[in-house]
Amino acid sequence: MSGGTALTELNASTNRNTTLETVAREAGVSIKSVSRVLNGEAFVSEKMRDKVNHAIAKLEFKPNMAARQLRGQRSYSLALVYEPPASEFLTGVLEGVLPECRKASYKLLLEPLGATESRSHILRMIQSRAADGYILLPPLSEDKSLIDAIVKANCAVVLVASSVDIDQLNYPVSKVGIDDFAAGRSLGHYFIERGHRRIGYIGLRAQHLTANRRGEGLKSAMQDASIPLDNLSIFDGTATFESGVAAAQTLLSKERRPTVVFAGNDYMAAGVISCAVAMGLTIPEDLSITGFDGADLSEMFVPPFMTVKQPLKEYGEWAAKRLLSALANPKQEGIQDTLPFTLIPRNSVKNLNQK
Amino acid sequence: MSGGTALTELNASTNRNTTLETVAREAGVSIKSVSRVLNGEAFVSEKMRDKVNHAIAKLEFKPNMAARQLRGQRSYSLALVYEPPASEFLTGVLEGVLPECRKASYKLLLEPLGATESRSHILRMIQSRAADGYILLPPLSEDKSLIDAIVKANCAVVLVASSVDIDQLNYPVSKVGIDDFAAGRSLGHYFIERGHRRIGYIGLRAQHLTANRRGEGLKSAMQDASIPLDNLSIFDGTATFESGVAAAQTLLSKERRPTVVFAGNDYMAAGVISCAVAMGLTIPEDLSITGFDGADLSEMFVPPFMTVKQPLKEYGEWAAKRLLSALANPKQEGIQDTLPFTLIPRNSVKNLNQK
DNA sequence: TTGTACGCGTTATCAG
DNA sequence: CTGATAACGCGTACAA
Repeated sequence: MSGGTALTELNASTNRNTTLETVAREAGVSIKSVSRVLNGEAFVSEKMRDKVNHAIAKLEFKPNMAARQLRGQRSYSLALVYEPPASEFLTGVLEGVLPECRKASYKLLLEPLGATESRSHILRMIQSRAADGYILLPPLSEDKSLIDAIVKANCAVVLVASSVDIDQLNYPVSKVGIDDFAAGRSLGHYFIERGHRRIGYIGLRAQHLTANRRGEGLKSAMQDASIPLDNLSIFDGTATFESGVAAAQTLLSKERRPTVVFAGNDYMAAGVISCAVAMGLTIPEDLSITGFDGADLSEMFVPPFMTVKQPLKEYGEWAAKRLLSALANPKQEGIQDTLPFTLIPRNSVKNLNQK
Repeated sequence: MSGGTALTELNASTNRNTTLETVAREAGVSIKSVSRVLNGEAFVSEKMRDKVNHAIAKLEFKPNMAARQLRGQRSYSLALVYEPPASEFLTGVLEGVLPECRKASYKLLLEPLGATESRSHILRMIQSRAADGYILLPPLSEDKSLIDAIVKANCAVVLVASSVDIDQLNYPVSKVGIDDFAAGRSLGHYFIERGHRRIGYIGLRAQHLTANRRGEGLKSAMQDASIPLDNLSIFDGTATFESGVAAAQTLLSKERRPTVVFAGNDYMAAGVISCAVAMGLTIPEDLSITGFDGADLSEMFVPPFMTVKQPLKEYGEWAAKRLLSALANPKQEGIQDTLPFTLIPRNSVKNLNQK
């Protein structure tokens, strides 16, 4: 007898195949009513809602996603497309995306897409509707052909840190980022206020247009201070430590080398520091340096270096929320949002005014 | 007429709802036969196989995963469980897991599980069969209660870098890692050969038992060289940069401070260096330092520091392959594999014998 | 406001 | 060796 009870409890707790029908029986209503309550549909009486919710809670019922997918022709998953190798940028965004997906019972698909890799795989995945919505990280968020393919497949997209003008696209594409021009300008003013006049700028690769905007902002700050643009040396990197080293090698061996270098991301800034130290320079006595993104690296480094923090987690959160809401109620217009960046001053930038 | 052709081609290329039935019709066979060929079942004639494969290729047919899941009661996905924040350890493993999943048409679910976070979510997910197999990263790979829950739900598990003795578990659990004892020993010998006699060791938290094995290996090397164990200072960190700083603060202010510090991972090593430099010490003149894991960080740092590379990508590959094969043919025994580690000597460890 | 019957694309059972 | 048919669990159309 007590054995029977135990067994019942066991069955209840191991919610093996608890289905709509189980719940319906428990609540003494029809399957469809349970479905209605579950999906928050209108035209359901309070009483019904209560009964059903009670049964759901009691049985610890969780809807079967596979059945939903099959029936609804949706995958209930988002895809995060990034260019490997995985960096702190990716993991930062993930911190925002994952909780939102979890809340909405959506899955997240990670889709690394190498710069030189064939795109046939991702195109097939898009066409096969493996995901309902896509988040594109830079530099992929600049890739019009990719965006095109996704939109053509009738899926939602959010561009992260992209310079693509979504108003010109007649598609419902959304995007989130910071004001790169302003960030570059702030940094420029920061340098200039501290007496710097010769500035080096190492951008990301050419496709990475948001980084170019930062360069424009920097120029604008220099113009404000009537500093001739000859004093600006521009290089292109590829977002890696190695490219930071390479750029620094040329940049720092110039006759009149810059007093401060603004690197397009924190990995490149680390590369510049490595190179500078190898050349016998001291940071910040002989050279000031700033990175970008706000990676933990910048804080752990010796010396810790100045950087501009992009709200990565917030990007992820915004993107996931946006996608989810667009999926929940389609035919929304594309929107864009500009989130605040944060200058993180550190001693890697010397104040030349103070002796 | 040409319009008709174009339309047909269009329909064929946009493999909208190409289903088993479409393929069956194209090949002039039954649905079930197509299914048989697809799943590589036995008792299918050559001719049939050819016909079907031809049709599949022509229509670019891809099976509908949702339907498979529903029918087969499997999720066709693996879960990667890790303790946030995401580190280079995670992304390294991902590089191995993702390609394997892609090859097998499996999805990967990322499951961050904070140390203090409630486990109800992950337990529910396990019970609801959201994944067919689980990969546990350290320190979660030591968590017997978690392993237990997964096994009880009849799912496959692979433990990465775990000290759990899978033979004592009477479960089909597999694991992969390096020989931590040997790694600690190699490092010990490396230090001793270069004249170091006072050694500091910063382990990971107590639960992280593989790290403890490294400490044992270190001791063993010291005993080989008849160095009294008093010369060893042991601290526990928590795998973070901050804990590296904290440990270093005590360790380096000792009267007879160590000549070399072995930190349990690269982030902690960075913390030790920061602290040492802040105290006015020079690396490696005043203090030698080694990390563990082989994170890119160790190479980018100034100065780059010695580390021991764990084959992270290979861990991921091994784990995914193992899981996939265990799922393909169940009731396999748990196995374990020890992969080679690599000492990466760098100038952060000084040779005290020279000069 | 609630319930019934059907179909989403597969795989499994069983008969041919 | 091959084919018809049922079921997996849910949402949609429609009737009540």
